[in-house]
Amino acid sequence: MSLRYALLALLTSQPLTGYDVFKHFEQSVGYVWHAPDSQIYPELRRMEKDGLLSGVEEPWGKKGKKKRYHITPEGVEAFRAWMNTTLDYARERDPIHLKAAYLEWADPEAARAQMRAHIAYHSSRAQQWQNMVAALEDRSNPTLARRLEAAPEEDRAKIAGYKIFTYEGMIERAKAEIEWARRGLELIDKLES
Amino acid sequence: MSLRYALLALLTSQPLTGYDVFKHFEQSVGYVWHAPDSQIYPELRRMEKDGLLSGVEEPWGKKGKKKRYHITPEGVEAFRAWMNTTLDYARERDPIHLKAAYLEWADPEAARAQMRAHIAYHSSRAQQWQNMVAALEDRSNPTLARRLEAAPEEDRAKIAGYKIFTYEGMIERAKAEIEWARRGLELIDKLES
DNA sequence: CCCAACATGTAAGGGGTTACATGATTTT
DNA sequence: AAAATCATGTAACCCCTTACATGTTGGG
Repeated sequence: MSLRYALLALLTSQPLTGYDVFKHFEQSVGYVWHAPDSQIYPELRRMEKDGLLSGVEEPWGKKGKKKRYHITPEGVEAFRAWMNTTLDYARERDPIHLKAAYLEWADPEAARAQMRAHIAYHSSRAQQWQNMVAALEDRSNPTLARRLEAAPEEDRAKIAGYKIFTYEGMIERAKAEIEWARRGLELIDKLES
Repeated sequence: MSLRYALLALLTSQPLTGYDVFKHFEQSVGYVWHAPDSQIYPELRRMEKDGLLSGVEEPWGKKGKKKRYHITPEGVEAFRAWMNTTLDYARERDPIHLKAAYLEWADPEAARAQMRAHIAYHSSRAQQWQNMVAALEDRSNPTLARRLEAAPEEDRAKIAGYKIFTYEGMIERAKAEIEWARRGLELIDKLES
């Protein structure tokens, strides 16, 4: 159900067409909650039906048209209510740790390849988040800039601060994963003669 | 699709009835891949149909009966093949970080409650894993003990070593989450006057 | 004129959650 | 006799993935 709230979060800063939602999503909230366009379009329609968004049709060129979604007061309220509710936690479901627990079944080279892939994946993610933090810190991130413009002065430190805090957390998590996989490589060397 | 491999992993150590699978699952592989009984029973039947398991009916009391599932050579092969395949990574989908990024929308007390819940959840998880590591290290974990008995001497260090490695990774991840949430609490104090 | 970007979908299937459902057996 | 445990399911629903599908517009 979080997709809905991810979309509301995005639309609190400005009204967007479905396509714009998808594009902006990928560059902002999609870093913490991925969704493909095939999921976004129908969800926007459902949210309109549920009164959280109102869609306004606009002409696009001669024949085309597009629909711009505005968040409604009910949408804002639903988002705020979600933000004030403590999440409950999904039980563990983690394929890499499942695999790691039974690594004696893999060929040593396959085991090493898995650990290297883990390092590569999390390094790349960490790099992206690092770039995001830099863009948030120097206010060059366009979504943030637009949000800050519209916000009263006293809220600006919060808006930027919480986002930086979020991505820093993800960077540290990625670093922990990298460190773990490095130890995994050492362990494989030690155990597989 | 990982549930199937989690079940194969469990059944490589011994044949089990559906109910036993569920109980053992909760105490071992379920720590990294949770599944409810309503998912396990049908999956076992599908795996039997697919030739990965063979089920043997046994009487249980006067009228009752139960089915004990044995892993087949095809099941072993399927598990080994999965272990030798590099996983591909699911895109980020993380409700707590989604929420953290927009924490300016929450009431300060709700924001603090969320961070405290995060700390409580991960502390409890870390504690469980810590117990698991201890039970693996002193070989008092029954599932491990049974597995070690059946395994040739030269494999025993691997079997225990990889499991300890796995849970240690999860403990460190939990500690990183706790540390992050602590910083979150400080940030809330700083930003919400 | 072509191509990239803009715009919006449908449809099938997989995996998982939650709730409901039933009955036998063993233990207290 | 009651309660806990053993035993095994079904059914509805939700969310997400993957693949397919179609047409428009603006820029080079």
